[in-house]
Amino acid sequence: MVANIARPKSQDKRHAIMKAATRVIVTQGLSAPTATIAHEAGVSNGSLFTYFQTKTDLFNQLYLELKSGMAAAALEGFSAGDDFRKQLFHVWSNWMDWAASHPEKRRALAQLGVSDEITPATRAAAHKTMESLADLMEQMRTNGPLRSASKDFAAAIVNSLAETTMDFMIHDPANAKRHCKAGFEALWRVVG
Amino acid sequence: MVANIARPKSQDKRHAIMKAATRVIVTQGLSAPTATIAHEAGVSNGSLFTYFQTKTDLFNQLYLELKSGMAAAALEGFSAGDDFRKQLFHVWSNWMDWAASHPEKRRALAQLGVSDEITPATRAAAHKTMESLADLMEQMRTNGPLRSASKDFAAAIVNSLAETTMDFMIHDPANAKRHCKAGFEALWRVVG
Amino acid sequence: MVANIARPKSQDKRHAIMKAATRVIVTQGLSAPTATIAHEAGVSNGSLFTYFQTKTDLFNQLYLELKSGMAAAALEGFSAGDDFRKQLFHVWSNWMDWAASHPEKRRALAQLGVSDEITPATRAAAHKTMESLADLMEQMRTNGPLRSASKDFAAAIVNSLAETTMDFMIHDPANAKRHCKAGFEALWRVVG
Amino acid sequence: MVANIARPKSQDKRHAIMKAATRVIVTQGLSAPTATIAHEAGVSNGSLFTYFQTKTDLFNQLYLELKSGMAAAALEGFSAGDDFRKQLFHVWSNWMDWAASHPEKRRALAQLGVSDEITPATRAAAHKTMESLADLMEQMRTNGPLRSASKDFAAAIVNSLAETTMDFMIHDPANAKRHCKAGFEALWRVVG
DNA sequence: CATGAATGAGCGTTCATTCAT
DNA sequence: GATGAATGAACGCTCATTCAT
Repeated sequence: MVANIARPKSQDKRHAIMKAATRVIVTQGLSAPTATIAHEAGVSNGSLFTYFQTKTDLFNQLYLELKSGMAAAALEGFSAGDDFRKQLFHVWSNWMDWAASHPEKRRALAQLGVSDEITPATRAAAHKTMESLADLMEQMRTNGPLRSASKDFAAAIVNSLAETTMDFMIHDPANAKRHCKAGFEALWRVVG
Repeated sequence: MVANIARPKSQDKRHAIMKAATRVIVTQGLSAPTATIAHEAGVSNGSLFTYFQTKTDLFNQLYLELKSGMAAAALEGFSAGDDFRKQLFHVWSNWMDWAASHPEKRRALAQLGVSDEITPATRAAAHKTMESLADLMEQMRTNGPLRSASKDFAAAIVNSLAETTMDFMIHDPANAKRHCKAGFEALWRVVG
Repeated sequence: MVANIARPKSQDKRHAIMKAATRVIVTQGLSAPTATIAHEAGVSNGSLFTYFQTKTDLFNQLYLELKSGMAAAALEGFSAGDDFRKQLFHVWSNWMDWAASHPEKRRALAQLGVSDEITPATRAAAHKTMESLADLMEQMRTNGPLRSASKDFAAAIVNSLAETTMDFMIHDPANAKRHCKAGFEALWRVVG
Repeated sequence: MVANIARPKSQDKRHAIMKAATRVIVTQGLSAPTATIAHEAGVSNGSLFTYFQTKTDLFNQLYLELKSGMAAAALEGFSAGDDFRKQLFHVWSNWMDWAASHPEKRRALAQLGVSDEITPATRAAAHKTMESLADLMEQMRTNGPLRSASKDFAAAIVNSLAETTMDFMIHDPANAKRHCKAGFEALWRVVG
């Protein structure tokens, strides 16, 4: 029994705030009032601040959560046995699927990513969650045309191809599949 | 009437404000006060609004100017006669040189590009200034691996490769040349 | 029922809160959050309000307690037999000693005294606890130079001399004794 | 001609804010909203901050102005020739008159004086404006019963007698004159 | 009765924009 | 046109108090 704990901080509420923030950032941008986020989360104005010390804090935690969620989605069902192209395509598909099925998360992530509110520490932590993904790329880079570039550079190129592909999948869902494939082709040409 | 006093003329002032805005956006972000921009431009805060109706207006004009400046720089000295790879490399080099020698403009452009203050109209106009550049890509796409993708998609891919390369050139100037080349190799693989 | 667990009893808690309030008022002023006071008292913020209905209530009770404590200290060991000067000096010494050995109480009292949160009723009650002290003064006033002033006025004068003396004793402890004597001399001149 | 100065910062407005602050502090205390002060001064919310950087700043400047105003009032018409008692009484009268005719200023001053928003620097500056007054006391102290006390201590005693006397004059205006005289008698006994 | 999360009114300050000079 | 004071809506955050546990 956990006595003497009055109304423990509810993970549900925390989550509701994060979800609301995601939604609100997409529609109103990063300058959206915290009050709007709180309201959207069905929570009082002040409560937001019992879950997140500051607005910046909320944004940093959200960024980290979205990014690691994305990384986890990309790597789901990954099996090391397959040949490289297959492995890479699996991950790429996962990644694109995540973007296509969570367009809000992706747009919020995009906005947060360019904000100067996100601290270097948060960025570093987020980077780490994508490590395994980066490792996969790394294996390929060393044998591919980018072999003379740095690891970070290769990863950034891959990332930018992914982002661009996602943009097109989201803005033009009818041709999502085609964009996904074209993006992969480009990826494969560059890194494979 | 006290005309003809030696003080900067309108166009100079307009330009001073734009230059100041570029600088200030880099250091303080898009939420920097207009008063700061005005001050940095050596102009009263009220005067800023005789040259730009609103802050958003200033940002849109600045975005357009920076973008078209970038496009012009990329196409400078372009000669249609050469073979494709040479043509492409010439443009690519110009482009990267511009980024390397105007890091502030580029960073401001990056910030403006993701802002939701920039209207679709402005984006379209900016897009148009890069038309010739896109046309060049277009010629190549139709014969290259992206032949089954849309023109816009190909252009976006090229753009994202360029942006990524610029980032690395700016953050790691010591290896700027190497990044430039590696970026071009990736580009050539994708579109060439 | 889980009675009789070894935890501090109510009066202890009440007292802890008052002590904490004294300390916190000195360091943070009257606008210090109740949460801070509660924390400092080792009590939950909610509990503070089971002992005191409102923050104002806490402050009023604290004021009263500090003031009456001060009065009691001043009158300790008072013997009616001695001659006036001796009696007065005894009380004065006690009073000054209390201030010197409880500087926090005194400073908190000073802050509370000027606050408009302290109600007239509280002030009146506090006044009453100093009645015996006032009576002592009264005896003297009627024979001294203030004989034509009102009782309250004389008491206020005495009080202000005491406060001033205390200030100097606290801020300049090295010369505490000298200040104490000088203060008494002034007092004696005025009322003796 | 003072061209190019658009709507210069008006001393009237600054003064109106200070006057309003004085009034509002008396009725609502130091925690009164700046908006109330601004409103009372017939000025917009934001304007208050073009005249005073922060609320604290306003309070510090007000404290200084009130204190120096009081000192100036006390010394008005002072002639060095008269004998000490006469000189002292003249100053004392002025002082008490000031308090009696500006009860709001005095009460505001009292509140500000105990606030921890007033910086040591401000206090020091305020102290300086009362220097001449202190000098006058000093002349007397050296020959009177406080001769063995420090200059500051003597000044503080005098001040506290004055404050107490003022309190009574303000709260009991019918007997103002009597209180004034009684206060002076006490002062003379202590320092004369 | 203890706890600490929930609430929401309230406040100091900022800043785009206007307008008197 | 140029200037910079004036305006007031808006926002992030605090905190006394309440109340579910």
